[in-house]
Amino acid sequence: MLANDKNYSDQFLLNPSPELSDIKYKRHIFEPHVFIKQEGDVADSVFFVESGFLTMSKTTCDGRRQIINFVFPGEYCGISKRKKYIYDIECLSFSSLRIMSRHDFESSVGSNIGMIKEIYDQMIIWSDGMDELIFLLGTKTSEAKTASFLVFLHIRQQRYFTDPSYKEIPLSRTDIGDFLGLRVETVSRTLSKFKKLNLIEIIANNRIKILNFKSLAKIADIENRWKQWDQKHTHHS
Amino acid sequence: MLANDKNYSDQFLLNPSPELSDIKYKRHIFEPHVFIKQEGDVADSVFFVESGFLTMSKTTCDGRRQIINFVFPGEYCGISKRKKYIYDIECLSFSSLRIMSRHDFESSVGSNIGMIKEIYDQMIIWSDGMDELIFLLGTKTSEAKTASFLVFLHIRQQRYFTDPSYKEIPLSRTDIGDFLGLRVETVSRTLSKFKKLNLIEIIANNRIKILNFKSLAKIADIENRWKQWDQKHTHHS
DNA sequence: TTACTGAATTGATCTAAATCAATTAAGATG
DNA sequence: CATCTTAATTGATTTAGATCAATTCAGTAA
Repeated sequence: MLANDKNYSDQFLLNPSPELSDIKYKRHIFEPHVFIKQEGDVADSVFFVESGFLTMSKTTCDGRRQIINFVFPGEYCGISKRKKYIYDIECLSFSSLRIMSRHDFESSVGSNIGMIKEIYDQMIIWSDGMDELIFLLGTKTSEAKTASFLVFLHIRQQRYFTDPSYKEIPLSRTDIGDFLGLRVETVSRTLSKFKKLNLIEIIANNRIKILNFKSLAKIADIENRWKQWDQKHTHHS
Repeated sequence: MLANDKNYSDQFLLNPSPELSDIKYKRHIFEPHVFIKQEGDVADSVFFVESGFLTMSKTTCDGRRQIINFVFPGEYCGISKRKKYIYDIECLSFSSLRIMSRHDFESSVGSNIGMIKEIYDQMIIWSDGMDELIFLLGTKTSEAKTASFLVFLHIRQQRYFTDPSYKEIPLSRTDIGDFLGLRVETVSRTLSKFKKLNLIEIIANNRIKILNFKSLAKIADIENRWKQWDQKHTHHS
C-alpha cells in the first residue's frame, strides 16, 4: 500500500457514457488487493471503473493464478449470463467503482440500443485482447511474452491517461507472471536481461521505463524465434 | 477428406434467429482446410455457420499455430471493429456459410435491438470460453489440458447435435495440439496414457469415445497437480 | 492386392522454464 | 533510526514438454 495511493481524489474519475449513466448505482472505493468478487460468488452485480485498476483472475486449488484480463478506467466488469462468477475480481490499486445491480443493468441494457452498443463495443475490444493473450500463452517464449507485456502496457497506459500522477499500474512481478503464464523468477530474469540490453530502465519496482520500444515490439512478435532459427541456419563454424 | 463428408446435404442446416435472417447474404459451401479469411485480409465480411465447423487461429512466422476458437453451427464469425482480421478463419469440415457484407451486417445490427442482443449473447458465451482457454493455457499441465479438451468437446458436441451423422468434429492431433498449446507428440502420448487407463477409447483417428467422463473431468481441473502434491507430502518411506 | 502418402504413435534426447534455495533490496512499522 | 516483512533478484538444479528420429498405422490410388 503506497503512501501516495492515499492521496485519493475524484478529480480524475471517468464517467460512463450518457446512455449508461442513468442506471442506479452506488459508488464504492476499494483498497488495493481487495477481492470485489470471488469465483463462485453469485453474479449479481456489474461494475464500472471510475478510477483505478482491476484484474479478473482464476486460481487453481494449488495456488496457480491466471490473470485473464485487466480492467481499466472507463470499462465495465462483471457482465455475465451465468449464475455465478467464474473468476475473481480484484483491485490492483485504490479504485472507485460504480456498483449496479445486475437486474438494473440488464433491464437498462435490454431496452436501450445505445447502451447495448456501448457494452458490445467494449466486448469486441476485450475479445481482441483475449485473442492476443491466447496466442501469447500458447505460442510465445518467456522473452516474447515479457516483451509483449511491456508493449501492451505501454499502449494501454498511453490510451487511458492524461494525468501524469495516475500513469503507473501497480503490478508486482508475480502479477506479471500470473498474466503471462510464467513464474516470478522467470519474469525477473527476463526483465534483467532487457535491462542489460538497454531496452528498459527499472526506475522502481512498479515503474518500468521503455527505452527501446521498437526492439521490444520485435521481440514480442517473433524476434527470439527467428534468432534461434538464424543461429541454427547461419552459424557454420 | 473423408468419403462421407461428401454426403453433403442441407437437411440439417441451422438458421439464424428470425431477427437476423433478414440480412442479405450469399450461401457458400467450403471444403475442409480452406482458408475463408487470413490474418491481414480486409475485414469486410461476417459469416454465419449453417453447418460445419470453423477455426479461428493465428500462426507465427515460424509456423506455430494457435487455435483461438472453434466456430460451431449456429454461430457468427468474423465480427470485428478492425480494418483487417487479426486471425485466420479456416474450415475444418465441409461447411455451409451465409456470407454477409460487414456493411449490411453492421447497419442491421446497429438499428435492431433484437439483432444486437443476439450477437451480444454469443459474445458473452465466447468470452466465457476464452476465459477458460486462457486459464488452461496459462496454468494447466499437458494431461489437464488434454482432459479439459475432451470434456469441452463432449459437452460442445452434445449441445449442438441431434443428428448422429454430424456428431464428429474432424480434428487432427495437430489441431488439438494447436488448441492446447502442445505439440502433436505430447497430445498423442497423453491420449495413449488415457487409453491405457481406460478413460477413453480411440475408435478412429477422429473419433475418441469417452469411457470415464468423471475421471477426465477431475484430471481436467486439478487432479494431476494434487497427485503431485500428494506424493510429495504423504510418502514418507 | 500392393504401393504410396500423410497422420499417429513411440522412443531417445534436449532445453526452456519451473523449482528450489539463498541473497539482496525496498517498503512499512514501531 | 533500527527492525521487520515482503518483493525482487540471482544462482543451482530439476523436469515437463519440445524436439529429433524412426516406426507403425490408416486411407487412398493404381
